[in-house]
Amino acid sequence: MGRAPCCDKTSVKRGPWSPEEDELLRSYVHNHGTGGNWIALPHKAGLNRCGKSCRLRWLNYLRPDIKHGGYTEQEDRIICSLYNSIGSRWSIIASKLPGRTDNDVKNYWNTKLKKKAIAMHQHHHQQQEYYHQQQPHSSGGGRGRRGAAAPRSQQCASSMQPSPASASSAVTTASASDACSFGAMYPSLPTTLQAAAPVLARYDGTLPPAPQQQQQASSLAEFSVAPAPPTGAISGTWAGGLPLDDMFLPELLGDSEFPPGGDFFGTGFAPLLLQDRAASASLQELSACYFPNAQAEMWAAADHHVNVKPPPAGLCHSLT
DNA sequence: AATCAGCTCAACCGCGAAAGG
DNA sequence: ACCTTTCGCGGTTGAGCTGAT
Repeated sequence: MGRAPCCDKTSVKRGPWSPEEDELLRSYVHNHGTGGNWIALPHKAGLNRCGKSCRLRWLNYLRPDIKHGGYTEQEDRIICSLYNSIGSRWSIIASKLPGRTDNDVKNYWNTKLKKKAIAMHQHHHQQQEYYHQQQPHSSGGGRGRRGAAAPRSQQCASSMQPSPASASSAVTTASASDACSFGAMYPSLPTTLQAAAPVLARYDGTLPPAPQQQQQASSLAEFSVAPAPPTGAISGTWAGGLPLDDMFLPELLGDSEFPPGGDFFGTGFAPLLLQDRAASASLQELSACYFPNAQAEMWAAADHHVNVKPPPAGLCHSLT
């Protein structure tokens, strides 16, 4: 037996709201507020609607100062950063975007941004293959950050392809493949994480801290020391130096790390994510407060191809 | 003009959390 | 401590729209 329904679905109107219903709800909330009880509100307002339906209509459509569409690049950047850090916590993400609702942000991600990420991933693969052709002996350098044998971005590539089952619908469930799409935006993440695993484990509390890693901030910071672009790399083809923390600890990165203006960095998310480091830094702080272990969990989930579910928020409740 | 496929987004569903008795 | 009610959230659906054939 399931949970009892919140209302008698046979006796309430369902489906799209009429302008008259909108006006009834709007005027009631304007005059009386929600009263803290959405279940009782429709009866008081003279609406033949389920309370949950009223709440949703108000929050997602009738509430003042709601914005629809017209997402800016900065908003794209914020959504991507937070999604990468905390997963599909749409209410939290939306709360950082004035005028946006969780439903709106979720729809925007599912219908637009995710496709952009997939396109970015495919573009990256072409660039990476070209780079490896140009640099056939380049593996193993950079403090082991890029020397692992099996780039996870390639593993992700298969899961990034639209499956036949999901091809019929534009809307699919957020999954490990979404996490992989961010690996596409951050090409060195897979090998970075292989090298990073022991320290991430310490950061996550599953291993005792190493002597040089007593402080959480520095444990991740060590991964920000990315190798310089390969000498002689063709402009726009170097795609191997973006480190683990380019969202989480962007203030630690040197500007010279990313060759500007190349083909790779001139398309997709990379310019969005790199151009506003101050904003990224605050997002890093935010995400670290909400979900201190989120990154390790996300990549662990990607490893096992399960849905990404960050841990419950435990810190920094004052931010909410 | 008719049909089909793909896309968008408002709305619904059901679950877990929170609040209150 | 337990139960009930309500809220809030993320996942999913499907009607309507648009463009291609």
